[in-house]
Amino acid sequence: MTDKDSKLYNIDRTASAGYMTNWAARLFAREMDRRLKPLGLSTGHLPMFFALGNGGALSQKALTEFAAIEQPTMAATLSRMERDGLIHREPDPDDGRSMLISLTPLALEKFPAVREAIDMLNEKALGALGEDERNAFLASLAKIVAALADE
Amino acid sequence: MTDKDSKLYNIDRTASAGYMTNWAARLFAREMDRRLKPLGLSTGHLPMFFALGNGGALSQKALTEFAAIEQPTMAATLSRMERDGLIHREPDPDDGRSMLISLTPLALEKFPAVREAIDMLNEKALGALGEDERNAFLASLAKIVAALADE
DNA sequence: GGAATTAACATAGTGTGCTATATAACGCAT
DNA sequence: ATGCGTTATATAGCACACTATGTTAATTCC
Repeated sequence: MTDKDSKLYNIDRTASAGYMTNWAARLFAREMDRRLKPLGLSTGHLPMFFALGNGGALSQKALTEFAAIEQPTMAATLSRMERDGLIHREPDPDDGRSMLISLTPLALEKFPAVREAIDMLNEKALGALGEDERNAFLASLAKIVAALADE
Repeated sequence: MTDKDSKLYNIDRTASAGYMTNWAARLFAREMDRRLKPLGLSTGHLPMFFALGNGGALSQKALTEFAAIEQPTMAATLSRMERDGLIHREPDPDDGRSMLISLTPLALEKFPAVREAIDMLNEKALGALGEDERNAFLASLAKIVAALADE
């Protein structure tokens, strides 16, 4: 392989938004899982806390759209959460196909600790960013999500 | 639950850098996997293309540090890549514990298509961001990675 | 030089994501 | 009212991330 070819087969990964976003997300998830583990929780549970933390109930379908994951992923996560006593599933009286999901008291009482873990980790991650930079970062993420979510 | 409690148990996930980063990363990975699948590749292979695309060889240990994943994750990914004929493993003559890993010709010939997939997807994701905003986004990500990577 | 520690890699088990496909209830249209 | 397409959920199988632990080679320390 010549030098020219070698240069051709070279990419600076730090210039790839996708690579860097994945990297940051892995670090976020790794650290968040470590902080949630003592609570008996993990990162996959977070969308349910966001969506059902007010004590309400939603169908699996609605949760799937809210979390923006595929349906079988949601079904598996809910099965584990039910196994661990974190959610309650009951048949929707208006639709025989649908299940209504709500957080159990056990899960609801963990909510303040979950929020603290989220806030502490975000603070650790964003410590080197100023107020304006944080807002710009979140705004960019929102644009990226919007651009990739259309289908 | 009173209204006050309800408000207490509420978080705006779009204001959480960790949540939004995870969301964007899932969308990136989902779309990248769809584009890499016809090539017989997937997102987990990308660090090896970045690190070994010049035709060189590195130990599993060095690859693990480069990719910033845990050692068993790297071992499993390399096993799949070896199974699929994408990498070659040979014993390090200088260290009986170590294996030297390199991309096979089959993998190297896919390199241009990999780079195109990366570039196209980044362009799709960042389409709504201006030049300055893209640079700021990448700079913020680098700071976040640095803040979370220290251990 | 031999014992103990360290380092590199492998294996086991689990969680969370994906695709593909099956099952059962709903709803519309004839 | 029935038959058929659509919708909600479940299941199977895989990739890739993690932790915990085992194995073997190298290194360090008397």
